[in-house]
Amino acid sequence: MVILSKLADYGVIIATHMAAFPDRQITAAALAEATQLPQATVAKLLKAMAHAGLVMATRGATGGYRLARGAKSISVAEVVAAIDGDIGLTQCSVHVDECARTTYCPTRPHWAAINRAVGQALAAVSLDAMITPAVFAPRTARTTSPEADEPRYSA
Amino acid sequence: MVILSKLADYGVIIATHMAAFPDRQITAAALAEATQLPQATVAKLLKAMAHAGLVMATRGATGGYRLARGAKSISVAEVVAAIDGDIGLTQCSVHVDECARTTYCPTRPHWAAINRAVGQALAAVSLDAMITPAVFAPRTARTTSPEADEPRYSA
DNA sequence: CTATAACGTACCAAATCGGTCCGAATTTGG
DNA sequence: CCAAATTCGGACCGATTTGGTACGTTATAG
Repeated sequence: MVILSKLADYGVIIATHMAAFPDRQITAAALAEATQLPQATVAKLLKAMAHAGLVMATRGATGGYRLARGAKSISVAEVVAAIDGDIGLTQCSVHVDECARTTYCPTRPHWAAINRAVGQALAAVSLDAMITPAVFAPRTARTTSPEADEPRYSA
Repeated sequence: MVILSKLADYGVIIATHMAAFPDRQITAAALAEATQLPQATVAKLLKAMAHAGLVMATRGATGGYRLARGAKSISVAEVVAAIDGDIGLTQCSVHVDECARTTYCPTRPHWAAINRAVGQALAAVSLDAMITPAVFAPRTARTTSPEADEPRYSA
């Protein structure tokens, strides 16, 4: 399964590109050209990010977009949330009726804990960090499960 | 955005229910009844889990399903992976062509790091842990961001 | 006043997801 | 040995969501 939607992925790419060239205003069209993404989609994403206060927009001729804050103070989580909405693991509130009756569903707090961990994983990385070359987090890779590096999709 | 698909959520519910009554064989129909989920869907999920080796199936009359291993040695990540496929954040290999040319896309290792963190968050919780009442992980909640506890969906 | 560029909304197409069904294989019980 | 029960493994379809587009409006620069 893929966690981030394609749009969110695009959003991070766009934001990262802007972070790479700070204090330079760039139009949606130019950004689409630079990232090789469909122009209309880029405009849509920029709009969403502007709505979330991540980027500043200047209208009219010679207008364009710019990061609203420094690249260090914008996290990947914010970009994703601006596009896909807030991050949540499950919508387990759907079937609580009977499930709650039989076992009282004690899983809820655990879901919340996992949720928090995921959110922090995304919040821990800033746009600035995304454009720094390598870093290579040491010995976090688990040799027992080969799927960690290369994402695979539901067969 | 919701990370886990509804199916994966169901799968965890089913697996958790089986973990609550270990070494008792149960048919797909009975499981559907107990969890109040559509019967055909439960059968499908059980099938997927059996394929992944998480549950053992016994055919024929008086057949049914049973956890293949102890509830402590099965993680939520495994259940999710059995249903939704392996967990990956992005499919960023789609647009690498031009993106790689302009900035060499140094974001990849960072994605991998985030990916690993998410995977571990899911792998850290076993089915056994899911059925233990509360635990309440202490002071992990961030008071600054109110979205952490209650999952919200894309508006 | 005109050209440019963001804004907002509405809209369409397509892919994926959630869910159903049916036939085949297998085991228990009579 | 036969019949009922139950999983297995496909194919299959409908509907929600997602990805992407288009158009008209607003605002700024020259």
